[in-house]
Amino acid sequence: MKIATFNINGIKARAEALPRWLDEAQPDVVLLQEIKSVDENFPREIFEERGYNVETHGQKSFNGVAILSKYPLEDVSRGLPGDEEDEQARWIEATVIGKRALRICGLYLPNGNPAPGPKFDYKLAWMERLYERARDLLATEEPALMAGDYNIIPQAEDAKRPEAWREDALFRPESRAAFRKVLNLGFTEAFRARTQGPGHYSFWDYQAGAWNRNDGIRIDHFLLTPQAADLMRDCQIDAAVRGHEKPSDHVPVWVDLDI
DNA sequence: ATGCCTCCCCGAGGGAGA
Repeated sequence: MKIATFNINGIKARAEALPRWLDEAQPDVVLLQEIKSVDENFPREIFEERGYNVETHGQKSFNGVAILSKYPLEDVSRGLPGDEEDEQARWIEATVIGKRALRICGLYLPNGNPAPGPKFDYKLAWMERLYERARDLLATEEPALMAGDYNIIPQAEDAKRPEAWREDALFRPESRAAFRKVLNLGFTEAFRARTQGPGHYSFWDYQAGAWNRNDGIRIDHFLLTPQAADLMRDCQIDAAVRGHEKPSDHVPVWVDLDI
């Protein structure tokens, strides 16, 4: 089962590029972030005519996450637990019914800039809630994963110019520590389990020719429970997608699980 | 790089992103 995560930076803006990528990459399941659309306006037909089940958790203008799946989806849940007041659409989870059941969580973690400040506080508070959900997920001892735009550069090697990100909410010590704290519960960071070394990125800014200079950062991640990690056959970043027509600033990252 | 694009809102130009 090929499962991808992709921050598309607006479903309306990606209404042509996204189906083109689906047709060529043929993922079974896709976790989308930044759909920037309310549920009623999400163009589900584009995906349903390709055989995908569609579940969305949208909001007007900002954020918004969705799941596309060629397999049945059960027990869909919207919103990260832990704060009833949180209005931002950044979390959706469901069970995919393949050979075995797989719990998948799609997330769009807050950016957090400028730091320090209220947006950075919101990011760290959100990550505490993520920690709680992650712990419960591990306790099931079932194959499960949390994937999406984490807005975290885990290590210096995950940025072309780490010094430029030193004070940024994506790379500040507090952000990276909060990410490590989740990882250290016992998750496998899928990409780093298979590929070492610098030069692997999932985001390139639209500005200043960042893509042409390969001035990127790796901020889109898959975290696998041990039961899911045991099933991993592959994990790749579809970097070439950044060079396609009218691209998102992020590219897809995917895992292949034997499930 | 406290922003050189691109997205959203809409129907001007500001907020947000990373």
